Amino acid sequence: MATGTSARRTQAERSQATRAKVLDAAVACLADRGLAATTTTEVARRAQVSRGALLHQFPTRGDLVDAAARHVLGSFADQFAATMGALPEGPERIRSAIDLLAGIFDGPVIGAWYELILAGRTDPELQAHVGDIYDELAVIVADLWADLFPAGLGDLGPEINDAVPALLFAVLHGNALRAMTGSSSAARHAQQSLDLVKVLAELFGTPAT
Amino acid sequence: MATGTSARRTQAERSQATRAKVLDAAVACLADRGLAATTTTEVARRAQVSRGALLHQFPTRGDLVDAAARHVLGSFADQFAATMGALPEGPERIRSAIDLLAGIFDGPVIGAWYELILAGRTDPELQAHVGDIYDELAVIVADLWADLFPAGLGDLGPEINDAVPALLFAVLHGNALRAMTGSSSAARHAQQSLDLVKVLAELFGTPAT
DNA sequence: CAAGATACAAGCAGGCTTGACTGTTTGTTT
DNA sequence: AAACAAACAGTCAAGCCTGCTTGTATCTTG
Repeated sequence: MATGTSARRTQAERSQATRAKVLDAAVACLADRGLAATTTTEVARRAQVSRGALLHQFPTRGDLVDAAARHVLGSFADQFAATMGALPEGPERIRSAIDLLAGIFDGPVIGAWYELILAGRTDPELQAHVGDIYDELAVIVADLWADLFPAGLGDLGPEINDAVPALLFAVLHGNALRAMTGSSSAARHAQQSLDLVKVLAELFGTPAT
Repeated sequence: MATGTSARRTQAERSQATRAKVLDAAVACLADRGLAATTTTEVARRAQVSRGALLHQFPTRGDLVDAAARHVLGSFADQFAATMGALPEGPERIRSAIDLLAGIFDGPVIGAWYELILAGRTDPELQAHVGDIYDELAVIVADLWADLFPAGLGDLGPEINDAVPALLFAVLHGNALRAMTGSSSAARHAQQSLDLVKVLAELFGTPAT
């Protein structure tokens, strides 16, 4: 029999299963209802777990939020790794990479991430936690980038090579944020910004492949 | 006598005065405590206005938030207009403009703005309201930009000329967002991104002055 | 298999916020 | 100045959320 569902499960398995369900539900709730509406009751309902069980695994709401933040990191890291693995070689590589990243920044998890960043603004502990996670993510992305473009983008020195991904991510964040307003001109401006980054990336050289 | 303070004030003046006090307090509260903590009680306390008075001017909390959003627009427009009026001529003009804009995006009001954008994500009415205001702001900025660089940035056609401010704003948003995490590498990456935009702006031509 | 620990379920008290309601002061109109 | 309208002040009930506490089922260990 499968050990996962009905038969005897070890305590660790039980804990892990409910924690996973709760964290998925928490991130989903964060994403489409916001932090304020992410109550322990609501998360428990979504996770199909009693509120008691949730509160057993995450004694306070703050603990749940912290854990959700880390869960988001994992989600992003997975998406980055999965997406960036399937890039074409050749001169289109950079443009494809940018498009794929832009796709991730259009995904549902980004909303949860912004909720956490904003909340951290007024909560020092959460801010430290989120800041650490952000830095971890930055390292993961930097490694991935170095892996994708080992030769660098051109001969303009390490400053520019480091600056291009920094610029790219800033633009992606900016676009994602504006997209949330549902502004009519958001999509157009986002496309403009992204195209310009692509031009820039190619301008500063194409990897040797 | 001054008509503003103690002597007989007209009804319109009284209303206007308390509305102003309340809106300033609301934006300030939004900026440094977040939307969730922006309660009618707290805003009234900060504005030194009774909660009854606040609720008289803004019957529901939603009305207050909507009005605060518009107040933020005014604040930004004022800052933009004031700041951009004092730019040097010559080739340093673009760099100065970018630095000044970056300064605005480091200001306190930006937090309030992001709170509203995020909240709009889960509240269609607020989202529409915020989206409209965002578009109004975009128009204001575009006009200002056209005023600053009437000749355009170069000969690369209107697409690029429009894309540069779009890119700039996306980057500024991205940097502001990351700065909120208190991440140690945020400032460095922000500087890199901004420098790259400056290079780009100059690369695509310097205005004729 | 018995005892203890862990995971889970359900109910309860306290605190906070919102919006409504009642009464008072200040301004306007005739 | 008298009646009316608007601005303001303070109190109240209803609803929600959090965290605690008590009780039950499942697993682990000796």
